[in-house]
Amino acid sequence: MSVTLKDVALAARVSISTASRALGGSGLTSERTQQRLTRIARELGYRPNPIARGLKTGQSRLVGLLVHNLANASFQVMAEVVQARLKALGYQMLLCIAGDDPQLESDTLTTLADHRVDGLIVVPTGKNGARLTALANEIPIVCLVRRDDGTDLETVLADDSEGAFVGTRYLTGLGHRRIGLIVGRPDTTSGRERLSGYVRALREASIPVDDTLIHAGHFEPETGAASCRKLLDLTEPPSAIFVANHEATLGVLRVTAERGLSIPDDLSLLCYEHSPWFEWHRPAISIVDNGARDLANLAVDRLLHRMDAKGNGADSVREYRVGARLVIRDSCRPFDPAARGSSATKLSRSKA
Amino acid sequence: MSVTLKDVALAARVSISTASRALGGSGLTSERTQQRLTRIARELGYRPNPIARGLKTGQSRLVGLLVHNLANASFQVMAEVVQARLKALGYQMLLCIAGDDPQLESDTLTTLADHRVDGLIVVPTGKNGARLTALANEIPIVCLVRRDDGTDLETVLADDSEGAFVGTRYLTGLGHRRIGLIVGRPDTTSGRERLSGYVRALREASIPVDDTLIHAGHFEPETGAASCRKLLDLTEPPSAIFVANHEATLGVLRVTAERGLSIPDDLSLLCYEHSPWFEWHRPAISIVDNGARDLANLAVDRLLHRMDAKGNGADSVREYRVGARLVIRDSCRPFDPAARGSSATKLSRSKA
DNA sequence: CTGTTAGCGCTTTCAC
DNA sequence: GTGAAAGCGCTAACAG
Repeated sequence: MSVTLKDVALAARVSISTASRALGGSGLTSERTQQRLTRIARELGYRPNPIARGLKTGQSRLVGLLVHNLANASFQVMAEVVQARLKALGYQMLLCIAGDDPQLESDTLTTLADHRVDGLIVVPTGKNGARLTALANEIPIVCLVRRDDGTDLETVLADDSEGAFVGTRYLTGLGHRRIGLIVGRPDTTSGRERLSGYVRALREASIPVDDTLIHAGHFEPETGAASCRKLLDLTEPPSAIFVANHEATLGVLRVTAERGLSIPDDLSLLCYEHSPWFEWHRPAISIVDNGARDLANLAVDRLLHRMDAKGNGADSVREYRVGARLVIRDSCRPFDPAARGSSATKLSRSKA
Repeated sequence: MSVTLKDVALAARVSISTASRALGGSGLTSERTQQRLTRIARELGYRPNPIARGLKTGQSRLVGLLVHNLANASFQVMAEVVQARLKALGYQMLLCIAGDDPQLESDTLTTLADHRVDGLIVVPTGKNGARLTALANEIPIVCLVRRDDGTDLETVLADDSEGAFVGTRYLTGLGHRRIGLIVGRPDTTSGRERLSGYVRALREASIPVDDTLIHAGHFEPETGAASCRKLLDLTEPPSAIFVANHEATLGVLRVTAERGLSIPDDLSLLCYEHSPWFEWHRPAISIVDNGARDLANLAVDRLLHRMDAKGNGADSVREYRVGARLVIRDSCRPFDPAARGSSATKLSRSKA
């Protein structure tokens, strides 16, 4: 099979431990043997066996990343960023997809723990706080994107409240007063906070909050489609829709297409989270960018920090926020009372 | 730390080896001890340590998946499928992203080998045939999507020639005679084969192949944008464009948007590979579906087969093909001599 | 600075 | 059917 440390030691006529020390760069060997061993190892094509090392050191050089899916553009970039950053440091990423399912999440955490990952970045469902807390005693964990209220692990979040606030304010600034909101489930950090940002912006603009304009639901295209239909079918439909639920965007686009609505002329549309498609979509869709890349980078930073500080205990557990950014493109326009989506033309829906 | 086999054995007052046998389900223990040990193990919360087991057995319960990126929808579903299938069998997926870079691919292969993955599914760059062949002596490998001509590993491919043929024939059937092709680099399996399918369909329709209509380039949005511009700027621009390079699609959509082209009225557009966005895009984009999900499933099947048959040598190495499927939506229409993109109106381009 | 020794947790001969 | 013992490849005391 492959060449082991023993082979190297044998070839160099030193003991296995000397070989280990020399190659481990511990600096506990003479300059000469170190160089000699390095050379011999290279000649023999020696590559340390991480499994054997892991058994001894209790480390695996593996880091887990647990996300809900890969369809979401944010999770894609997170996976790419995490894998790239870690690889540069000699770690491999164990990517797990748990579909926002608490049971699957729990099982996956177990598997990850079994594999003795050296660290773990997880986008929690929010239903496994106890599991996570327990696991955190064994391995460094940082939560990403969502907080699990059942635990107080270090967490890297987007500034969703601010993001939704900025996005909604942009819309009110454009003169819209009836703004539909399609947002994530209120039992998720992002769902709650985006809703609160929306409400705050409305209050600031002295616009009463109309519950019929707010649809909170699962992170799925269907949610977007159903919600969008209901919004458009209102006797006083909104003139703008803020889709603060990334997965739901597809559904919204489908419905607006089905109904032949022209964006932004008939309806202004603002979405959440960056995706290349939004940029090339016609019209280019304005978004609130949650900063997925920065979130991922920060999560990796924090994780590495914890992995280094391993055991230093009492390291203050923090919550970090990555600011959101409004990216204005072409899917929103100033409120026009004559436009179809405005309440002034509520009866014109029959055209569809 | 965590409870080991030793703890279980101790608690059950049996030897470690008996415990191992009982829990390993080797059937070499009495029914009674087996049940007793199982119960005790559960009570103690025993979970076998894959690292220790791996050191002994030479297996890691890890399977590597090496893809170019996660932006490509096909790679997304492949990653999801591979991870889901493997998890069900007790394996974990090591996802690696090598960006279609041969050097990165080579490095990654080394890392994967170091981690003693039990199997490997790789979308090859095509430049590391020797590396792959060598590696294949140690671990089962199956190539996916692309063939590496430098090796003869088992390979699961899409039927790209047929796919491009069917797609192009659909377009010629619609009456189009000047059909632009934006396709992948000719040094990739898919690039070559899609080009050949296109040519074959043209020949069958007795349409001469015009090289100025063919753009082969890197798998990037920029390629699509640049190629699309050149095609539209031709004195005799195409009336339809077949984008047989998934990554390039974004660029094409951008350019058609920039120029205010209406699809399919000004230009028919046919794309390659399934993506949820194509379905919701307005107009819904017709595609040739390469069957990413089926490709991934087949690759997993073949890999598992090889992992089982481990060492049975002389297992015939095959190339598998997954058929392509034309999915007609709304982005193509019959050729209309009056339409802007047709050669009959070449001078009307000035409208833009 | 280097060699010897003892495991990490598990599987697997080999005896009984 | 079960126990004792060896060892996977490596690291880390412990002596010299």
